[in-house]
Amino acid sequence: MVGVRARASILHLDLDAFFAAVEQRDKPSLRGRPVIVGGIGTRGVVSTASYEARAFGARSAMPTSEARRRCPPGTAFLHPRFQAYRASSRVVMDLLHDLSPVVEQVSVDEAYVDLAAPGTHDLSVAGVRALVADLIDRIASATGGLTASAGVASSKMLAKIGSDLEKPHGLVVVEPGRELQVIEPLSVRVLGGVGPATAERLKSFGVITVADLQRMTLPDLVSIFGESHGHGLHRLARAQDDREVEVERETKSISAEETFDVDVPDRARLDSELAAMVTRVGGRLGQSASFARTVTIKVRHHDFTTHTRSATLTHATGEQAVVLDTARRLLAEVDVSDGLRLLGVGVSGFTSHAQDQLAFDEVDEPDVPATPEPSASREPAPESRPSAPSWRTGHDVRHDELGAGWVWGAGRGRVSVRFEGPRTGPGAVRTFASDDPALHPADPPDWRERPDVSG
DNA sequence: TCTGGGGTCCTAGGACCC
DNA sequence: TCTGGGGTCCTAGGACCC
Repeated sequence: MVGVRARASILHLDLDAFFAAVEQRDKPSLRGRPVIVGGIGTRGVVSTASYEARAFGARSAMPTSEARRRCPPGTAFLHPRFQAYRASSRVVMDLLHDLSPVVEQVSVDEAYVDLAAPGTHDLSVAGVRALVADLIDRIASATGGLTASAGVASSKMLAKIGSDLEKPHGLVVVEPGRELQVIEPLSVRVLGGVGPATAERLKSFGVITVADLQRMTLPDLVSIFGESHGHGLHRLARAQDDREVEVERETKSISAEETFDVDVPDRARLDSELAAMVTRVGGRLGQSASFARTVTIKVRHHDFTTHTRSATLTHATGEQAVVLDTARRLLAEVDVSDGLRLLGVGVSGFTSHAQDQLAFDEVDEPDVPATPEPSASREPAPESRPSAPSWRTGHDVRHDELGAGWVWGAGRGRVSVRFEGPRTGPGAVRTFASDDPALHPADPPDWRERPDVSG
């Protein structure tokens, strides 16, 4: 079969009802009872329902109010304790790394493992079954009794489907060559990328199962679902999946959002919520040591209509002040008179090093024409950009008599520092210069202030 | 008291460039 | 002057996943 391994060497592991299981483990009185973990406010949704709660119809992503109606008195409704979940997750991921260096963690409770990578495992069906059965036992004893389900197959797709087949505490090894037999009778919903909307569209063509989907031609699928999704469906229906287990995945965006208990029309309140979210996003951006060019806000109205507004900066920034200013400008364009149900902010378009030079120019050299030549209005190619030391803008570099200072812009042996202190007032920019372009601005003795260009 | 929060990927149209 | 493509960037929205 095209693009599929000859042996069942990809493991997909999934922890059963993970959040609820951790709660039941840590609080014996919850064992055997229905447990719902998720948002417990008026507008909350269920993150995880224990199997006891599922018996009453509670499900992930269901509004908590609906779960309250379905579940009997005595059901526990709990806020998530992410720290506890992360701790158990680490224990499990460590056990996976004992099997292979190639582990792709998909989420806190789910991972793929390439069992072929070490070259030492017995990859016969009986061999992997014994290996993974032992793994599941070790997970239970290392985590105080958490159960996991696993699928092992010749592809990620079949491994994931396999891990779902006998949940909870199930282990399915899909024998190579039997992939199609496994998937053909199943609903198209088991295929990755087939959600409610796609399933509904397919149903209108009489397609319910994977076998039905196989009967649709590639041109038809492409004309209905577009180039990418159409080809994807055609492949997945035939169990063609050659995706590798990827160890490291690059972060593409960082965001925070909040649904309010009641819709908020008050601009002052929205502004303070926005600032708080920018602080969270900016903090994580700082930890990632990268810089973002695009700022996006998200709003949701009382009727659940949702809109995003984004702006791409000419230069990547790591500064919360810049992100906040941009987000405020975008929010100012939104009509909030009916109140917002949700407000969010995110950053994307990351670059790994600062494009500080041009930001520096804006702050440090106000005599630069405000409207440059048309030819200069486009972003210069990266090669033509003046080299700049990769000092982190927003980086905390100075605490002196001026107050606390953060790098605002830097380049060509100079660094501008934005201060906020008793002597400077908020937002004042001072520029320091050095003959040594590599010198770090946190070494004050070698920097001389240049009052001529101070802002 | 229907509908969280954090992500990824894709599409489509318009601007702009060659 | 009219008529074109292709490619890339930006923006907005939608589907999907856990």
